[in-house]
Amino acid sequence: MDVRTQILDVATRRFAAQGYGGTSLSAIADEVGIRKASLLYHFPSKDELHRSVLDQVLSRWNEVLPRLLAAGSADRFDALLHETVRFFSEDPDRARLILRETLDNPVTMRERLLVAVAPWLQVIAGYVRRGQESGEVRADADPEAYLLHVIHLVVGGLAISDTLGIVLSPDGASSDIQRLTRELERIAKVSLFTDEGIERMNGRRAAAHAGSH
Amino acid sequence: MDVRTQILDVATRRFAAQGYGGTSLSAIADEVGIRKASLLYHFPSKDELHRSVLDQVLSRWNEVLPRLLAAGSADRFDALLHETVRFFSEDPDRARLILRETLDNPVTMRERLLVAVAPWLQVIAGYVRRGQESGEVRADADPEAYLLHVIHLVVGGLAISDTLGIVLSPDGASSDIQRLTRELERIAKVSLFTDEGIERMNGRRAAAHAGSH
DNA sequence: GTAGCTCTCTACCGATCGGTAGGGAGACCC
DNA sequence: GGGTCTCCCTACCGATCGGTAGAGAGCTAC
Repeated sequence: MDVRTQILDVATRRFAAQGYGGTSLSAIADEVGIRKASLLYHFPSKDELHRSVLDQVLSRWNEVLPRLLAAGSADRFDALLHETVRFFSEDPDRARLILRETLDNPVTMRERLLVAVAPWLQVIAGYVRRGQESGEVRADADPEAYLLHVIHLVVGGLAISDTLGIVLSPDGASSDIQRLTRELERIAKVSLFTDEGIERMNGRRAAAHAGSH
Repeated sequence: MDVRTQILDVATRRFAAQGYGGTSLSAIADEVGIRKASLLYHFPSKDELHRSVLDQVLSRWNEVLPRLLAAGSADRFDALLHETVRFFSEDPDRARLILRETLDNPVTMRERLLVAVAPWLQVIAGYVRRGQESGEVRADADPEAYLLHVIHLVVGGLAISDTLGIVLSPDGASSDIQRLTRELERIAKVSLFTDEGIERMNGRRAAAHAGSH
């Protein structure tokens, strides 16, 4: 594997586990098997390395979006939530990085996140508007605030998944992940829906369940 | 104010904002207005100081419980959730400290949290059992896992409250806090309840709302 | 007075931090 | 062959880290 890629991999794990201040360049270099000076040849500074790690996670996350938009699935909100859970459960270090950065630099990270999810905002806004027209979604729902809420719900849950006793698997096939996904879907909708919307949702789920037999 | 208390106050803010590795003893001492050596007279090491900060938060949190159990309110689960939100919204640094510690030392922190909330576990277990008998709560609900989930839901939400755009107020009177409390109450129950239980909950809420007019 | 306790100070310690200078080995181009 | 580019190395830099030694100021007790 490329040395640069190896550095990024190790740095991702270290920054996620010990944070920026708790991770030293020598420790990363040691694990990769090179000297610290060699590491600084590939990344000119610790800040730059950290930024690259974060950029990689955010850009990979952003790659998920076009795939969803292109698919044009009937219920794109469900697909979006499902894919987001899958993305972060695939490697919970991604969630830990984002959560740590949110704690370390709240203002900057809020802006970065809003930029990163800007394309999704339109999808959500349309979803919310249609839901409000049909009475399923609350009148006071704010798409932007709601999107941030849901993202941090997923990120927060997966960042501390081991503490919560959630068993992960790389292909997302673990029963805990499937259960968590369903749970988060319900939670995400409950914070958005009216009481009537929730009952309609439950009705649809019951019908779908009956129909699948 | 007592110097030792001042140190604890400043350290709480710094550890919450910049984490353990990102906070230096000199920085804390400077803000308090003493030399680093004087700080180390009151707390023999950085580790000890950090432990004291965390201990203070957890013990203050634990003080909330007896008050609730003594009150013996009809729906103690609601009271518990409400008080937990109030406690962490009073000073979100408490939530940040716990969240950071959970990220830095997941195994240790899981155990500490379980010990800290052990008295609550009985209350929840009883609540869950009764709910299961009446069909409101899912059959597969695990009180311990559920309790950790709810706590981290509250802690996570309040730790990044500024990023989420939640306006806090020390007395918990801000409309955002009231809204968040209601939201978390619904979310907490949705992850525990059956579909039927949710509809009954909504029915009760509607009735209470109508009755209040 | 003076002994002793509490608290803060200056000065210093070794270790480690992020980062730099400069050289050497190998591959490639001409 | 020689020149150049890539990559890693050793050796070193000043700054800062957590922590220690020891003196001195202020207070209390006798």
